[in-house]
This record gives sequence, structure tokens and C-alpha cells, in this order.
Amino acid sequence: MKALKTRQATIFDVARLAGVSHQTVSRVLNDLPNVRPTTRDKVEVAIRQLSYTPSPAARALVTRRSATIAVLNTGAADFGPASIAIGLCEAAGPANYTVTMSNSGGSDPESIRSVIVQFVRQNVEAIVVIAARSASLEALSGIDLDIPLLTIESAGRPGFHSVSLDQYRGARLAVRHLIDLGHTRIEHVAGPSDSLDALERLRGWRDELGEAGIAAPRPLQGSWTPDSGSDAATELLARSDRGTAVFVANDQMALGFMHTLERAGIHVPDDISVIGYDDIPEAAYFTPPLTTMKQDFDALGRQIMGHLLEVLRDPAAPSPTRFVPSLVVRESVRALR
Amino acid sequence: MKALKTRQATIFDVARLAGVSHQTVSRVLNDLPNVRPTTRDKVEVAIRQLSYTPSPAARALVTRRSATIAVLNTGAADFGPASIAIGLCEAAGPANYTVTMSNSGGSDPESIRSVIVQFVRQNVEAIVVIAARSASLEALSGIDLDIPLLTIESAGRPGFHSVSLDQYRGARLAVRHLIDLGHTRIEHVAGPSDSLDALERLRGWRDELGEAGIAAPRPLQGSWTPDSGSDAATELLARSDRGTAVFVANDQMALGFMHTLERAGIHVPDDISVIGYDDIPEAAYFTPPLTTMKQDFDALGRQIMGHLLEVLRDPAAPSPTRFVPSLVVRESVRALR
DNA sequence: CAGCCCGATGTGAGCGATCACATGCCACCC
DNA sequence: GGGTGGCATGTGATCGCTCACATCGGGCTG
Repeated sequence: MKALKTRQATIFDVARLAGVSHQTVSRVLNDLPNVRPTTRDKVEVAIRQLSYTPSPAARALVTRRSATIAVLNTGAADFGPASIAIGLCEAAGPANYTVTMSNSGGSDPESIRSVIVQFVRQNVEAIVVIAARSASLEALSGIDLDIPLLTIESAGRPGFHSVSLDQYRGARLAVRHLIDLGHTRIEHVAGPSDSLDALERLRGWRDELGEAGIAAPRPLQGSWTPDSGSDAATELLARSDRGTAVFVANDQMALGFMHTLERAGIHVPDDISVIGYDDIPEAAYFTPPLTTMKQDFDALGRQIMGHLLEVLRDPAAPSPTRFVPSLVVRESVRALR
Repeated sequence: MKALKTRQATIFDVARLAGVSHQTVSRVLNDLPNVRPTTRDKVEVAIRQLSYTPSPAARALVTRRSATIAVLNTGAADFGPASIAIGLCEAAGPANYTVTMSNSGGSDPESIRSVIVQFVRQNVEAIVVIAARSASLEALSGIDLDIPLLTIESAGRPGFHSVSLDQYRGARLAVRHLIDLGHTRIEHVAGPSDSLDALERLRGWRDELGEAGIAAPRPLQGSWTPDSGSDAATELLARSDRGTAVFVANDQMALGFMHTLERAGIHVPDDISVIGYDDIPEAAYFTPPLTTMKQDFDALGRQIMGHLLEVLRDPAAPSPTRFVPSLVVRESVRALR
């Protein structure tokens, strides 16, 4: 197989081989008009022959554009964010974009800002922020960028483009399902309060309950992890009265939650119904298999790239319609009575 | 907050403001000697005043180095690969490296090769391949690069640098644990046969059994997913005789495996012991809580970056010692008799 | 048939850094 | 006191591309 060590051909090498000027080669490269078809062919042959590819650095230097989009992930290796990132990467390739990733551990404004500055200096063409905690968005909102900033969150802040799964509607659908089955006291195990997604799911739960004329009990506080779900169960067990159903803000917490309930002799779904959120691949094998809201993260990643490309052409492009999660019925929910 | 819209200052702007030549500024930037301290100070003041940062593109163009490392992820959004990627990103920042990611969906040589070519053209300084399936490595091994290629796999192929968790020893430890508890017929649910990690775990299982004078039964074939674990259970149930313990190659499969066993009336650990691999955050809440081998992916990600920096200084740097996974005892394994 | 315009192509500058080399200065030593 | 060497600094070329503009024909128009 050919070594990649030999010095890469330049646009001048191609020009010489094709017997044209470097500018003509550049025209062919960039699909500009006013090149005679025969000339175009000659150049293309030369390009293939030298297996030439233009230097991104040189191009970035002169155009101040880098064909790169930046992804800032502020979360952990959770299923959702990871899937989105992968979807993004996969969609970027075919669109001839490169993805550069950064994981700012902290979400303090200073460290986020420094990552953004670094991105800007790299001439990235857009920045995507995944798993946005509200603190991160706070930090972002002060910055005045002239490139699109996409956030993946539900609240739809003014000033950013945002693409997301409709967490609010998803949450309402989940709660609706429980109500339809006759439940009238429905608890909620919420995600961390600095997560916008968690807030949207909380809001959806509260609103759907409100619309059904049901008072919302005090939500239990979790932090996405199975451990925190387990803790929430312990807290619920300590309460004097508890509902007949629980909407847990993600599947991982639901796992810990159900597990600890079970250990305490409370059976799901006989004693209490549990509905999760995300539909992680494991959910079907929980004990009992978890009824949950399926989110299509892969599609989201792809949609983000698609929307991004549109925004890069037309900064005023409207946000795409949001995906609404769909209900996946398994065995953790039972009709009341 | 200051807008980032204004044209970025160049090295000449800094030079003018500091009253020196651009070359002196460059010297300060690159920490070269032979600059008088007072001059250095003047330049540094000017840099701060203009909040100047050098242009990566210009630098990359002339030096042919990009301060970028490429990460190629050939897997899915699994916990392991995702954690490693995040660990890598986090370690890259402080080292002043940028990470560019690509997800080649397929592992056919052609698509892998094209991603690598793209990386090379970007002047990345090293390429890290995560979740290497053997097919990907096959494709890689034909390519003659002059930058370090790091693979995260256990087999330790000649020709690449490789950093990894010691899957072979981990597997042996897992099987040892079962043997120590009196089990003499130990099944294995393997990962996909094109995964090197899966192969290493399989080899560890076989060797540990062999050393104990136990014949290895035919392994069950999975593909990392809970679904495939469930299928493996179904297959095992169809066998006329089966062992008293099973080493499942990852926790997700173990979940599906145990679930389907349970549904068939086979109880874990009373009827059969199960040990997993990875220690994903959910494992503690499985039914029953899963005994497994804990892998420290985060540390691995950090170690990779560390090793990479070393290799970039000295291409002959020795591979670091490998992390050995540690046993986490929970409730899915029982002593025999 | 002169004049004009437009399509195809070429020429040279410049993006913002580094690198190789030139220069100026002072101290030092014989 | 003049040669020498080393330090501090400056000058110009260069990386590989795109951009703005120049040039060159040929076909159409009046």
C-alpha cells in the first residue's frame, strides 16, 4: 500500500501536470464556473493521479473558514450525549466537515469561555453545545460570536439556534400514559436542577398533572445516575404517603429506583408503576422491563448537522421541528384497579 | 463582555505595539532563549493588551504540525469507548492539544483508509483508534504513516503503539474467582469475534480454565448488546448440560443474559453464577447486583494522552504498564456447594 | 469591420505564522 | 586595540492556498 510519507502534492504540482495555472486548479477544486469541461477533466485526472487533497491549513489561513465544527460536551459518558456526539460525527464526514471535540470538565463560566475562545481562534464555523447545563448556557450567553452557536436543549433560549428533542412533550406523554391508566397520584424523580433537560421534563410532568386537575407532589431530586435513583427511592419510602406511579426522568435512575424499591418489598408494577425516559438499550432487560419514552439520539445528531449546514448557508434558517419521543410500553407500568 | 467579532490581532500588531520585530514576538511565543527579560515583558504586555492568540492555521501551514490529535471511534455509543474518548478530551486540553473525532460507521478498509488520509492531510500529530475491531486494525496495518498510531486494544500488535487495559489478565481474574468458589464447569458468553478485546477475554477464560485442568466448553457468541446476551441465554437453555457459572464478556450482555435466565426459571446466583466485565454504573442495580471486573476507563483516557505526549517527544518511548481490572464482588456469584 | 463584451485562463498579492540567515552590539582576550 | 564570539534582534523567504485583477480570444452587434 502506498506510503503516506512522501510529501503531499500541492496545487502547483497538479497545475504543472495538467498544463494549466494553479488558479484553474483552484477553480476546479471549488466547483467554480467558467472552466471548459475539457480543462476540468484534465485537472481532475491530474488530481487523481497525484492523489492530491488540498491542505486544510492553507485553506483555513486564507479563507478564515476551517470546515470544522466544534462540539463542546459538558456532561459525562452518558448514553444520550455520547450517542448525539457519534451521530454528529457520522453526519459531519459526508458533509465534508471535521469535528473537533472538547470536554470542559467544569461548567464554570471561565473554563467554558476559554474553550470557546480557543474554538474561535481555530476558525471553527459553528459551535455545538451538548448536554447543556443551564450554567453553561449562562456562561455562553454573554459571548458575542459571529458564528452560529447551537445548543441541544429544550428551552429554546433566544439568541442561540437550538435543536432538540421535545422533552416537554415527551414528559407530558409519559405522565399522560400514567393518567390514562387511572393513576392520580404521580411522583417524579427529577434530574439535576442545573440541567435544562431535567427542568423541561419536570415542567412537562407538572403541567400534564395540572391539566388533569391533579396536584403535583414534591418531586424527588436525582442526578441522572443509578445511585441517585436509588437514593430517591429511599427518600420516597420514608414518606408517609406516596403515589401509585412514578415518572423517573431517565432510565438509569429508574433502574436504581426500582431496585431499591424491590429490596424494600415494594414491587413494580404491582405496588407502584414506574415509567422512565430515554429507552437505553438496557431498559428492556430491567426487572421488570421498563416502560419508557424512546428518544432517537442518532437521528438527532444527524438532524443537528443538517440544520447546521442550513444555518451556515442562511443564518436566519428556522429551527427544524423537534422530535417527539415515543412511548415504549413494557412491564413496569400497570393500570390502577 | 468583549465581542469576539473584531478582527483578531496578528503577530505584527503585537510587534508594533511592543516596538519590536515580529520575530521577537514569535520567540516569546515559543519560549525560545535569547530574548532579554525586559523585551520579553514588553511583548507579553502587548499580547495581553491585544488578547492575542496565534493562529493555529498559519502555524500549521508552516510547521506542518497542528497540535491536534485525531480520534477514530469505530464502535457505538458504548460506555467504554465513550468514557475513553471523554478522558482523552479532558487530558488533551491542559496539554494544549486539540482533539478531532471521526466515526467511521463501517470498518471496511476503504472507509477507514479514507478517514486516515483525511487525518494525515490535516497534519494531525497522532491518531488514536478506539474500540478497535480486528478488521479496522487490519486496514490500518497496511498504511505507512510517519506519525504515531495508538490503538486501544490488548493484543499488542507489532507496529503500533498500544495502550490498553489488560483484558487478558482481567478475564483470568474473573474466571479464577469462579474457580476459587468451587465451580468446575464455567461457560463463556463472548463478545463479537471481530473485537480484539473480546478475543482477549475469551483467551483469558480459556487459559485460566486450562491451567486449572478444566476443559473449556464451547463459548456462546454475543455482540456486546443486552439483546445478544439474552440470545446467548436462550441458546444455553437449549443445551442438555450446562455449567454452574458463566463468565459474560461485558455487563450489558450479562444483563440480558440474567434476565432471560430468570424468565426461564433459572435463578442467579442460586442455580447459576454470573460474572460480568466493565462495571458500568448500572451494574450495582441489576437483579441481582452483578459481580464484575471494574475497568477504569477514565484513567485509561488520561494515560493515553500522557503516553502520546511522551511518544511525540521520543518515538521509542516504551508502552506504559497496563491497568489490570479489579474484581467487584456483588451478588450474582455464589460458592458451589 | 470596428467595437464591445464575456467566457476562459493566468498573474501576483496576501493570509499569519516560522525558519534560516544577516546584522549590530558589547565584552573579552591576547 | 583589533579580532572574535556570543547574545539580542531584525529581514526576507516560505508554507499552500484563495482572491482580486489582468489578459487574451472569439463571437455578436451596429
